Amino acid sequence: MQTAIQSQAAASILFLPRTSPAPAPGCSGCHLKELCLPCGLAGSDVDGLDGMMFARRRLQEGQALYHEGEEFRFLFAVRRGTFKSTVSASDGREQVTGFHMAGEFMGLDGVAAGSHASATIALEDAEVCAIPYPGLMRHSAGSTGLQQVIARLMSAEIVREHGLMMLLGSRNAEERLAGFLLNISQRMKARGYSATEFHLRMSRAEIGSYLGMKFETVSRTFSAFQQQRLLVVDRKHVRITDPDGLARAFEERLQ
Amino acid sequence: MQTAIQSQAAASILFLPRTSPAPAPGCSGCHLKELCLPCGLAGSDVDGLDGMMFARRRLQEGQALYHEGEEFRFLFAVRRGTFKSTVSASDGREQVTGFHMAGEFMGLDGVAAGSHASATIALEDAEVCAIPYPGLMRHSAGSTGLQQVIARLMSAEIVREHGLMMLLGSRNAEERLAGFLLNISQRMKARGYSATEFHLRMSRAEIGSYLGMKFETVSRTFSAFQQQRLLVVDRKHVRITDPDGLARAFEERLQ
DNA sequence: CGTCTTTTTGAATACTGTCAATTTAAGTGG
DNA sequence: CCACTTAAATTGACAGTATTCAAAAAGACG
Repeated sequence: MQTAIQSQAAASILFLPRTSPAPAPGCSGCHLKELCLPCGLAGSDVDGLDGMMFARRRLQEGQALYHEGEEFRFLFAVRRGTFKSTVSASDGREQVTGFHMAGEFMGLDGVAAGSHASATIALEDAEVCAIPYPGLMRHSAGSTGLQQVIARLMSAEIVREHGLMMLLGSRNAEERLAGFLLNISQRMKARGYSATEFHLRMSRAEIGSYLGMKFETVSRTFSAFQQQRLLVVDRKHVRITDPDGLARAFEERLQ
Repeated sequence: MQTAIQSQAAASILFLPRTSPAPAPGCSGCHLKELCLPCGLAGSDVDGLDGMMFARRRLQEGQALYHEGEEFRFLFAVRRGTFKSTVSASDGREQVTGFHMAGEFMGLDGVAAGSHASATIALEDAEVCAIPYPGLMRHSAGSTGLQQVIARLMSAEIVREHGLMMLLGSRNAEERLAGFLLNISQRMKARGYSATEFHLRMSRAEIGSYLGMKFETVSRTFSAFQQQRLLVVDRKHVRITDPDGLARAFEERLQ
């Protein structure tokens, strides 16, 4: 992974020379439209989105889409690749708050204060749609459909974080990792990939940061699952051999 | 506390006989307008809100404002009292995801799926404004100002949850409780109360659930803070005697 | 092929959880 | 008003899980 540790005031990728000079076709032709912003939108609203012609940006592994504290101008949708978002405390401790896959949105936390509350980094070579927020607001003023979709996106992010809080606050190491793997599995499936066999794009340390445990504990828990014949793991490659067992590991304490 | 354990399908308080037959004056005359929805809104937009005449509802201690899974129709703003929100796993484990004070919003997680992803319960006798969501959406269609305020409210909730995830994922018991107390202190201050002396409305168990620790650990940590001369605690009454020390306890690991 | 990073595994420690007993406060009803 | 009951909070002793520190193994990469 290349060093993405630059000054927080460093220019965002958006203001670097374009790496993708190709014209950005609209949403209506996008292969992700079932997962992304247009999902649930009437045809006429999608046509409106097409008029915005979102710019696309390519990122290399380790490159930041935006930094914490950077001015908020765009929402981003993942077209290709995987991202992580992190927040950091004033003492330097950093925590991963989410992983993002194709069709998912990034940057929603910037709306509140007009600057990003988190940083977002590509975990592999990736491509995003950059959606200018003021323009999106202008469009949504004339479209209750679009307005609803945006509200639902933000609300869904709140619900997602509820789930993570539950994971962090009341589950042990095995339950956390099981929950994480089931979540990844389900998202892979929704994108047309295998639900039982996939490559993790994040390191043990990143999984640990996300789940509130040390990377050694993540590694040990993977080994434990393998011994329980729930999965076969080889570094970043995971094959779930007993999905039901993994689901049971997620809700372990039946009492 | 009276029993609020009713069927999840039980009617919401909103559909019970009104306990507050008084007409609901608009936002422009509300003493909470500096903290609540109208905050940052132009005068003309506030006039528009006034036209909606939000219904007010009173709740007793332990009473639910809405249950998990209940149909989402209203956003709620706290007028008086304190609330907790909880989510529950399928195995019955429950976790507090937030406490809500005057001027704060509740129910934003219902927008995503059209049903509430959490339950919200009054921790003391309380009063709320009930804001019909479809009506609010209609209004915001004609007001970019209102639209922005709603988007910012949701985004702020996302940012708030980031902070809690950091607390749950990478801090020990003392740091968690210190962070919680500093947060309460700051919110009390913003509402014109003392920042150093206040009554907690929630039990040790509810604090523990929120912070991902057992109530015994919460109690022990309160005692430890008292021994460190950071505060004086008598059941629910807290007086912070060393705010700087408490802030240092929050960011303990300097490294 | 050698270096560097990531991952795995082991052993000891520390922190929080669990179980239990006690104290304190708050109601309840005589 | 006081004994009684119930709930919440505190405190102690012990157990268990995850962390810390350390070493080795396995890939990745030039």
